[in-house]
Amino acid sequence: MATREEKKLQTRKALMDSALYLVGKGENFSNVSLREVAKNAGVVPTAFYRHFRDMEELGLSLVDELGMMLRKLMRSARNQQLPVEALIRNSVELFVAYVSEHKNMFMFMAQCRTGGTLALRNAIRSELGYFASELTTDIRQVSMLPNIDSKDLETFAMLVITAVADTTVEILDLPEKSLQQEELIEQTVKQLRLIFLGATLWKS
Amino acid sequence: MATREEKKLQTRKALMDSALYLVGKGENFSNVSLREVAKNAGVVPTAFYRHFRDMEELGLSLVDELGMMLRKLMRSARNQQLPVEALIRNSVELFVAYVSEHKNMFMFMAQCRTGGTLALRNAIRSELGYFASELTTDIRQVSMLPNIDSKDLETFAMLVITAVADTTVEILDLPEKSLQQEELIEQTVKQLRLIFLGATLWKS
DNA sequence: AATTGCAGTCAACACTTGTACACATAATGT
DNA sequence: ACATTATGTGTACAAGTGTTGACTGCAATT
Repeated sequence: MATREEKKLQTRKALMDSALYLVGKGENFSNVSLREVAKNAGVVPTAFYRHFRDMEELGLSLVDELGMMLRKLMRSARNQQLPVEALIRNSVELFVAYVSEHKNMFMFMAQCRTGGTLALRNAIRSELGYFASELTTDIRQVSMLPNIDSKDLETFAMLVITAVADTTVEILDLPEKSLQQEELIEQTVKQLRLIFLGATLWKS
Repeated sequence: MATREEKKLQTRKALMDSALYLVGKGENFSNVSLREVAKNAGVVPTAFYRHFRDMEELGLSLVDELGMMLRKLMRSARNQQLPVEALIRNSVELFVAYVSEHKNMFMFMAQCRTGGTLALRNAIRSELGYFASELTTDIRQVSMLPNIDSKDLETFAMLVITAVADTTVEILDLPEKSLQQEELIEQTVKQLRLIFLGATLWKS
């Protein structure tokens, strides 16, 4: 942490982590104050401005980070040659594990997708849209569901994503590894199976 | 408005409407202050306490109102003897029209479902759950999808609801009757058709 | 080795926030 | 007709908010 640039990036990260921490603590991101964030990051309020114009800009940076995480998640889910059934369960469990490891970030995502500023909402939407289109090309490449054109496929991918994203908050609200959580996961798996069942018979 | 009780209910409603108005204006419900609400309702801040302990309690009352609206919506969608295809489109369009008529309320719902207090989130969840189970018994009564047991059917009903609820914010963000909005609606219809296609072939 | 530039500090400001308390006033119960 | 009671008013306060401007110290440039 000798060089200045490193040090700057370090406190920048501290600020972002601080915001996430507060969201994880139960606060709503749009309610989190600049001062709280600064204090929690061990920095004076005015130092905040050296890194972000305001909380929204910090939020947008968090969305970027979220995007990176999603792509990383996708990479680790890829290239698993499995039957559809197992693939769904596997993906969901992988997702759930990933969410548990990054609770704060996903709480942030869930909150801002519907509750943030317009700019924030749009940023997250486009990130999820990007995720959907990656999912689409992935399915294309495995030449699964060849009877669906790309546009429809993307629509369905979006359905999958919203179904999963929606459950996320609910999962986070339940005690980890609890029976209720398991049930919820089971339910989500079932929903995805339904979607794929429909997809195999869809003709564009 | 002679009697005292009426007058009280009146300003109570004014407070609730005021909160909804502010949400519709773009504010996040969890960011709306007691004072703002009071001022906008044409009442002094301390008068607020005569009706609600705090903003959360007001929020919970709004959820109750939401519940009533959903039930009303459901009633008007019921008893339409139509083929599945037409029924889906019909229901979605009815829902969209209903949302447009009550933008603020649905904005509130979407926000609090993921962004509110834990109590608020749970309240909305149970309201949507109730909606799902009504939808389930409706489908049962028409003896559609007889090969699905009630538990699975409710799971799928929940998928339908989250799919629609999710699109709601996005719809509200777009200019009314715009091309993009129409596209989004078309996309939602397609998603529901996929779900029903899957459901007709599902065996519990 | 001297100079510059920038991350972070400190103090201060004008506001908004939730809430407490004493008070007014008009509908209500007697 | 009178006393009561509950809705709404007014004032006040402590705490927290975003943002300002002048400052300090040290890494980077020269």
